[in-house]
Amino acid sequence: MQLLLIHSDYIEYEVKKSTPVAEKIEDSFKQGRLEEALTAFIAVEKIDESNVEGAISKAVEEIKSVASQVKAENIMVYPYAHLSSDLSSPKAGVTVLKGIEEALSGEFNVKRAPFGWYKAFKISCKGHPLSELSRSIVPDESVSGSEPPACIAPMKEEVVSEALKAESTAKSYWHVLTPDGTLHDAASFDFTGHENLGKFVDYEISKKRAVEKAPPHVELMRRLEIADYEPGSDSGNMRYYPKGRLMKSLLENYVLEESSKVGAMEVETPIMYDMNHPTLKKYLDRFPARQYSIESDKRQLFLRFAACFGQFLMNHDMTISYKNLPLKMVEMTRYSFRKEQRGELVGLRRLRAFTMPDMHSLCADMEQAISQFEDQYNMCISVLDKIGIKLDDFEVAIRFTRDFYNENKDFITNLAKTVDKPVLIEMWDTRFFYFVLKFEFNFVDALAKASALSTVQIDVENAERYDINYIDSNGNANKPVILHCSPSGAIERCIYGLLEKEAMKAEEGGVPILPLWLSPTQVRVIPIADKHLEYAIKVSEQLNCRVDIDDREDTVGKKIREAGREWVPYVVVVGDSEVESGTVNVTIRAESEPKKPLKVEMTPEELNSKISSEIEGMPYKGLSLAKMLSVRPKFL
RNA sequence: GCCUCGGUGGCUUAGGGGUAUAGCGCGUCCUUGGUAAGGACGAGGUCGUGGGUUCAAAUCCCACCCGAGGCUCCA
Repeated sequence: MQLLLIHSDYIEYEVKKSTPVAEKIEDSFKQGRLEEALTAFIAVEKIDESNVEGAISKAVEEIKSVASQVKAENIMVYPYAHLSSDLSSPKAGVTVLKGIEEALSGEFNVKRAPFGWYKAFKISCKGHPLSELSRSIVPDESVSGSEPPACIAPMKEEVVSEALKAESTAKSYWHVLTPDGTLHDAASFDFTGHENLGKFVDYEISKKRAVEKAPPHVELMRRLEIADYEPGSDSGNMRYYPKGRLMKSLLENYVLEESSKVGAMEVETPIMYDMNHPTLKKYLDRFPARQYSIESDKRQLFLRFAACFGQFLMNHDMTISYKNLPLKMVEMTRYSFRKEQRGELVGLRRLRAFTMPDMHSLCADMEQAISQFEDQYNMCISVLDKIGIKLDDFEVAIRFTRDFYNENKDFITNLAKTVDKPVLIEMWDTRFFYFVLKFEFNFVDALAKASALSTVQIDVENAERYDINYIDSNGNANKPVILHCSPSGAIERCIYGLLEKEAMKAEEGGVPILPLWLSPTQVRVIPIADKHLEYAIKVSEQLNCRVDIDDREDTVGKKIREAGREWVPYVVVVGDSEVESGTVNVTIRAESEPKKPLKVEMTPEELNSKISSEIEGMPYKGLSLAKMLSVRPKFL
């Protein structure tokens, strides 16, 4: 059945002429009008005849749901054959329409327009977004209505271009793959011992949401002076305070360094592109309209939502030999823009402007691509680990086409073996997107919402679209297979993950802390009295890290408390006895428990080497704020 | 776009027809300190904007703007 629902100021009709299939009607039925009505234009189709009752109840359910959303009390049931080219018999049509009318009339004021007549009608559509909706309804196969298997759910991604719409009957097959290589049905898998994966699968398949409050990182990002909403911009465009900028900068540098280690060349490409560029236009057609667009002079431009455009356009112009493969380029896109739905924007979890490391690898063939995929899979695990998001903190999703799986079963199984835990599998019968295989690492937050961090995809489409070629050993031009990789996922989302993780830890009675290399202040020195300030400065100069000094006019107790609220990993208190002995008294946050700080007496040299060994190999930057707390402004 | 909630000194907020709380922060002073908030005093607000009702509106009503959450939609 096809439904077209229009929320209207009024609808009125008048019969003109009967058709051969016209129902017999009374004169009073020959015209009708309803104010403030939801009009349901309905075409009953052949398929509805297999289960008339089911078709009616589904349609009624749809109409009721829309009516309650738009708060309509009047409903016009209007037969409209032109919505379908596969109509049911007139008899079934009338039965269904009458059935719908009857089922609705309990709760609503319902009118039905006569079936089988040519009618003149006038309608005034309200024009708000919910005022025009179309629905296709297919009744369950039998009257008993066996439920479809729970593991078959509609596709998650939105597919909007005309070409793809035709394939929208496609299904996702959900499974859980265990490290032993067994593919379980996701619906019946026992998640005992893998509760986090259970939450993730639940989130992915059923889209269940039980969220009624802001996630905990929102308060933390503000209290720690990392980031904040910026009312002067569009939603999802944040401001970052010095501490947040420092953290982002370190994360960005780290991911770039790791990319460089695997041979990626860092490049920079524009953030806006011509919407009518022939190649880009085709690409845009395959994506939902989630980009910002801007008009400049007479041109329509859009803001990039990834670095693909710039890098592919660059690849197109390059001369590439098979000897250069795999050829890797990386860009830290500050920013990538996506005009996400308003309700999806919360804190740092999902933004409209975000920093995305985007690496692309051109590979000679599928074999090389698969080998690279595996390397990058491992790289992503290691990158997240160093950032502070461990294997236990995320869940793996692997998505592919059935063909790809059948040809590469061992390879896929190995991916599950590598992480040594069950992973979520989404499989499609045919390929809809540009990739045949992808994985993501998904962080599940304190409110059981999942969001993707690292990802790698094998792209078999864009080399063709962008006309990217390499010359093989025979001198012939070939299309490479392209890998898309974001080793960490969005930088802001990594911060979100860390904050959510620590919030969960605090909830369970732990002491929240950031990884030392990311802590805006690594050591805070607190002099007991003014006369100890000189010694405090001397100590700070012996430490080769981000060390600040709380020289404000406050009590020691209060300064300690504030250092704790800022999650400072090492708090050093110096007074007479330390000056005397030349030592420092260090509170080590990472080894403390609530109300039970771990305090250790050591020399500045010992503290320095302890810290150096902990942050070895990670990027370093100096303080992003004044060393002396007395001259620091407050941001909040 | 729709629904819900909200907008009161820099921040968080109480109140609610008679121009207004409190805490933090900020400033000055006292205190020169030993591990989760020392004390006193002070400055700072036309209560989001515009209209309406009223002798009187921050408070009630209407419209609008902005924010948060939810819903929904999108070639």
